[in-house]
Amino acid sequence: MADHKKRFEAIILKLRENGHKITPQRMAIVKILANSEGHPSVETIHVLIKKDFPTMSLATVYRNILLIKSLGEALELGFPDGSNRYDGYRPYPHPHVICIKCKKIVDADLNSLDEMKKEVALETNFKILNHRLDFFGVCSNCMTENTL
Amino acid sequence: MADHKKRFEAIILKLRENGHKITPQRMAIVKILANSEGHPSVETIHVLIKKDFPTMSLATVYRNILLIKSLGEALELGFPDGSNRYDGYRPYPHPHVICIKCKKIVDADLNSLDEMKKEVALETNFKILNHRLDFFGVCSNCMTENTL
DNA sequence: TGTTAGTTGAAAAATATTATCATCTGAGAT
DNA sequence: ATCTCAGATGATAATATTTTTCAACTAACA
Repeated sequence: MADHKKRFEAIILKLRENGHKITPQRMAIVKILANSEGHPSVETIHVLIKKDFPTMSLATVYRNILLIKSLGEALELGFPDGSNRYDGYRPYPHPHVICIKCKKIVDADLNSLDEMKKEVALETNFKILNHRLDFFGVCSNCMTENTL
Repeated sequence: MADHKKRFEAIILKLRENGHKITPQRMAIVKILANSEGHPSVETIHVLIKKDFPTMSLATVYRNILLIKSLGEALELGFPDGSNRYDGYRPYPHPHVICIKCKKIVDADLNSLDEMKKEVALETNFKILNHRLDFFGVCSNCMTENTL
């Protein structure tokens, strides 16, 4: 879990380098993003931080996520139902596996993606810059719980 | 383009089978979805249909898309910026290639996806049911236009 | 034609995100 | 350590998007 601490430091540094102040609220948000346990939503982040900062405004959460996103230090995962989830631990595109029951989001690794990108570029004549890959399913926990 | 007509018939049939009435407004919406030229948004569909039905309500577009989606006859593509685009021509998950300049969305085929799905299932212990794969880039048109 | 359950249009309500603005504060200069 | 001020915050208003409500309408079947 030292990795999460490193990510925290890296994001803070990036903020400093770009002339942004390091406020306690901002640090709290960065901390959660750097950890990205289960890939939190804005609401989740807001609720978590309210424990320590009862006056934390939702607007501040939105503002900081927007900022950190614009610095390329967080990945936004938007879903058709309008929900957005964030990953500040691995801010570059990578596959996600999403449990449709408990909404947990897990990272996955796939080495065949680069080849796929080339294949698509060839097929469509696009210059491919970015991608997003999600798998939806049921995690082992929810499967054994066997709730109907 | 006969394929698009077939899709239109198939969606209409599915609606009938499930006890839904076939209204002119509904037909107009299904027609656009079945064609899915560039993968239209709700707004696009609404504007297009207003030419023939000046009183067409946005709510009706939303309602029908929701219905057709729930019957599994349209694929919804949500994006982080909140925009949603629809594909009624190929309602099953398949890769899309999206131009970040002109917002055009093109279909792609990849045979390696099934293998990938197995790989992910093994790695994460999920039961994979569904997926979504988007590539973002610049299409050949926008590339030659060379707008800065 | 008549009946009725499902559909529509218009507007209100609910959601989610962004903008506004007065107040406050982190961080560099003194 | 204190001063100064650009940038940040919190509360609220404004926007934007989607859903709900409800009276009026109509497709489908008898």
